[in-house]
Amino acid sequence: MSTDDNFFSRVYQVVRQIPEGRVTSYGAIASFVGAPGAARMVGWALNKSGAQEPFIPAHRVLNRHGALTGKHAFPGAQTMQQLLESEGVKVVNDQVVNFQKHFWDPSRELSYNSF
DNA sequence: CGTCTGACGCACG
DNA sequence: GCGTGCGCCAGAC
Repeated sequence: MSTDDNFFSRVYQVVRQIPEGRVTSYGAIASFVGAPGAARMVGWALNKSGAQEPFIPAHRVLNRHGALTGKHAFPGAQTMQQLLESEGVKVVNDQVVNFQKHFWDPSRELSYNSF
């Protein structure tokens, strides 16, 4: 991978690789892109991802508890939940049910061959 | 340039 | 398992 890419660019690339019906965590992405502990930056980058093209499935990125911490960044209060449920991910009380079951670990399922 | 804030995560008690 | 404190990096003021 090229260190030429910005931290945000790497985050966007990883998030785009998240399969439909799967979810991951900010920390997992942060660690994968080479900034362990900088999970806040991931969330912050995703907040700005709304203007990015193509569309970035930011709703598939949750905190380590599987909670929809970023739902307030979407147009509607229930938009993020609806998007997830639309993909087969059940959400109750702003939290993904069977989070570990839907968890998608980039370092385990994503290869660097794409970069 | 100092300080606060933030879609987080971990250590500690 | 829960509350508190700190670190993380970038941007806003």
